[in-house]
Amino acid sequence: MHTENKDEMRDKILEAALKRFSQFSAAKTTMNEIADDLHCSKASLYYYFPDKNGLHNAVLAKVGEFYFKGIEEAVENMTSGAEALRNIIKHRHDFIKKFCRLELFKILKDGPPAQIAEAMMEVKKKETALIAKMIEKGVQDGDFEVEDVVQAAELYNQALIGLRFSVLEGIPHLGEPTQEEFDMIISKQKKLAEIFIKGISK
Amino acid sequence: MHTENKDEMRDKILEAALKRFSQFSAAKTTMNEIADDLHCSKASLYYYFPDKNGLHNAVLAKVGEFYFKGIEEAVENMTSGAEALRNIIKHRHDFIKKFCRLELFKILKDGPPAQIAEAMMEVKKKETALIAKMIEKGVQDGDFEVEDVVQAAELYNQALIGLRFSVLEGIPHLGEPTQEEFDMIISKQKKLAEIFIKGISK
DNA sequence: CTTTTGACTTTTTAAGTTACAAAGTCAAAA
DNA sequence: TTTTGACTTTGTAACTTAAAAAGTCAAAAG
Repeated sequence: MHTENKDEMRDKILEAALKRFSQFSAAKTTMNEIADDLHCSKASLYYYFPDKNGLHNAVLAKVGEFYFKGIEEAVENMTSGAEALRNIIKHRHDFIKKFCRLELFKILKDGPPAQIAEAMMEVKKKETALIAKMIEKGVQDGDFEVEDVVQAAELYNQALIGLRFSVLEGIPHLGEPTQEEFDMIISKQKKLAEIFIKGISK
Repeated sequence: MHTENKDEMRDKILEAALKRFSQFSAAKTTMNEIADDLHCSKASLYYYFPDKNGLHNAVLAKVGEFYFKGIEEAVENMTSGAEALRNIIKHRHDFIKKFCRLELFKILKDGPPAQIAEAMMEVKKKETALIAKMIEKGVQDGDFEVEDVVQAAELYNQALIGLRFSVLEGIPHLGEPTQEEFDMIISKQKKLAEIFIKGISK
């Protein structure tokens, strides 16, 4: 393997790791496999990343960035608060479908490795802040009436996310939800979003 | 151990099992312990129940009955749909706090043992039906405006339950939530309930 | 005839072991 | 500065096994 500079090699590794991780999960991917994909030695990977966890974190960070770019765009091109709130559902769903094997939520369930737990807190805050901007827009347009905008944003987010768990409750979910289950969740989320939007409307 | 009749003995066993199960969980309770509590032999337990699972199910059924009795009462004494919907939160919380060690939700996560899965479906339907009655009341009083009452009831239920998961997400929950976490959940559920109620109001 | 039981067998589970695979290191080479 | 093959260390999945708990039953008790 030969690249022009250090950063490029780092990106190549990140790319290869993302491919493996999102197809088979990080747990089922060995450092040797990633090295083989890149036609380089395993030791090289350790020259760019401190350990497997560090690589995993870097992949997660990259993907997270991609996620937020999408929402940020949506916030900028917002025509109305309600519309923006609706759009989140599809955007998030597309994201989850693409990267669900990255063990984003599995990591949380087991025991958040402190390092990631902190990052997750940041992510949540950031996401809530973006949703708050959408609600704020609605308030300024005179559409919405909300006491605490940030609180409402957090609640909107958690209510939608929560449906993912409660809708699947009782169904033995071996790994990822099926397409059918995904559709069920989205449908419910859309309905809840409409009621929520009406609930905070003037 | 001596009792007047068969049913009484069955009840004694159920009572003893509930005590153990709700203090230590069913998994950490042995049939011998229950027998010792009752000063009878383990074999006696098997005279009244086919196996440990059967006993566990019977305990769950008894507790479930208790749960529904409370909601049914609430439905009967309903002054308004909105009020009834609000009351569910407290009622359910009291119930969970009391019986959270009965592995009600743990059972679902692992793999529903078919037998219980079916019963759970029934329970959900029954609960949804009761909530639907509350919403129906609101519709008939001219307070609510809802397309599909049953669907709205299901959504209300799942949205509230879902908050229990999403609010705790990222927090390493070793066993049961703490009091603080419980309070957080209830607070969020109440806020969501208000928005939901406003969202289906005329 | 119904209910209870002690003594028994079978099944589950937790602890300990081991062997292999994967993680991680490093001195030397490119 | 970057890469690598050969190496050591660590983690994990597959067996083994001994204790504990589940579950059975023929006989006893009322």
